[in-house]
Amino acid sequence: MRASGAETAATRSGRGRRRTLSEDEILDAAMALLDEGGPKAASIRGIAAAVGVAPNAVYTYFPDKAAVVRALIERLLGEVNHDVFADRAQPWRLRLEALALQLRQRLCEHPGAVPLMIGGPMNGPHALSLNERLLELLADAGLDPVDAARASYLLIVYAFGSIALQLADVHDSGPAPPEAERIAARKRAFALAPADRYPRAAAAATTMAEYVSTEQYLWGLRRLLDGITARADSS
Amino acid sequence: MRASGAETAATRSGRGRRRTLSEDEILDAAMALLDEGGPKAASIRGIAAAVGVAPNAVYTYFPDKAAVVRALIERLLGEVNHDVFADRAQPWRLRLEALALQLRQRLCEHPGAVPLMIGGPMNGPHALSLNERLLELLADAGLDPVDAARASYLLIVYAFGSIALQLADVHDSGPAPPEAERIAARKRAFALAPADRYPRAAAAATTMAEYVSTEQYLWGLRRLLDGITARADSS
DNA sequence: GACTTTTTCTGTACGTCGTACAGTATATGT
DNA sequence: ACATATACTGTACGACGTACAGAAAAAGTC
Repeated sequence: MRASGAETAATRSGRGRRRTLSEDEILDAAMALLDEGGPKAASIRGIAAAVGVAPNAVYTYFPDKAAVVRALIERLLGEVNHDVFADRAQPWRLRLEALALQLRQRLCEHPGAVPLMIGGPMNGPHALSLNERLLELLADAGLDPVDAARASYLLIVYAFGSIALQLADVHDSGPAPPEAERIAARKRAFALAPADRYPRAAAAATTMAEYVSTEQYLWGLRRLLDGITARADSS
Repeated sequence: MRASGAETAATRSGRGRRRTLSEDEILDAAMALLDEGGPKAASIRGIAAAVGVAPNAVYTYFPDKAAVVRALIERLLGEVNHDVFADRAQPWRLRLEALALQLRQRLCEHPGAVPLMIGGPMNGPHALSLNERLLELLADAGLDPVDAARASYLLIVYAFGSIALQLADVHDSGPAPPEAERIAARKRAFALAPADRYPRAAAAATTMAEYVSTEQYLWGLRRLLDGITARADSS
């Protein structure tokens, strides 16, 4: 079902006991736990219990927990569809937006993955490939990719994850904080303004996707691109 | 030395044994551990050892670890100087930049605090006060603060922390990863491009402040504000 | 078939974490 | 002197990541 096989391809010499699992089964379980219980729930012991093996059996598939996390993020990044923004015939602004939306999509689907991404560098092939694409894209746009443009773009794409995370309230929670309290926390989290002053902010933020909506996200990105374009035109 | 007294003002009825510490001493130790060893080093047991008490003695001052973390972040945010950007006589762009630079400054000084901020909602008085200021500021700028402008601004301020964190490599490291490896990790982290293609990116990134420099940071912010301004003028 | 070899699993254990509980030390009130 | 209230220490529990030793299951060799 999945293409990637984590980071080690495995020798598979044919001799020895058969594995009862696959890397992807472990990652599936890890992602499920991550989605419903946050990073704290995605423990080695929890994953092992979910797939029905002893905790240390996981170490047959991954050398340590960090490797599981890396593979998880890699697989997530591997799911982004390159077709849209890789087409160099398209205008660069559209392609940048497409890439940003793809990334946003992944973060929305798995907000619990955000702290994992932030918690360590992403060196996997998919991460690097996406970065290559971004550099190409910025070069096509006539911008110096190593300078500020790339940083700003990443800034805005990335930060959405941070904010989204706060709103989703998945950081460290136990099994399932009562929904009412989660909503209250969400309201406090970034809504910050007294409800009577800015009622729309405090009111209906039920999902992170709603709070920083696709429209808001794209709006900010477009204003940034506006500024970049204007600067590029005038110079 | 410090103004704030964490979150509980303490009853101090006069009766009973005298405390050997203050909340601020604990937070000082926590911050020191955080700065040099990352979030992993800022453990309750580590903090207690640093201030010379038994681990559970900390619970006299803070109800649990989350409270320590919250207080730590609050104190950090309390250090931002409001004078610059609170002056409503100044043009709003300058004020926005001043605020952004203040926040960037805190994140630069304590990169280890970034995952803590991301790991949970920030509800403290200082956090809320800063948000109030931002809302005022955006209102002064004639923007609807609950809409996209605020989100975008926060996005860019916030995300710097995420990127910076990766470059600083403070996430989870043990006592002190050898400097050579830290630099190598930093190069891989976000530099991402083959060194021969974009040599400047892969080369001299020694500190996070250098990698996303103040200039780059401000550049991105200004392009965003350019875009916002242009949109506001034309509508 | 029996036997060796290779790989994957389980059992157990160590050190770490946050923190609950029970006691002890030290201060103020009476 | 004594009760009382507060701050500490000792100890312990459960959960974590994971190292080590063995048992279980497959394949290759005779």
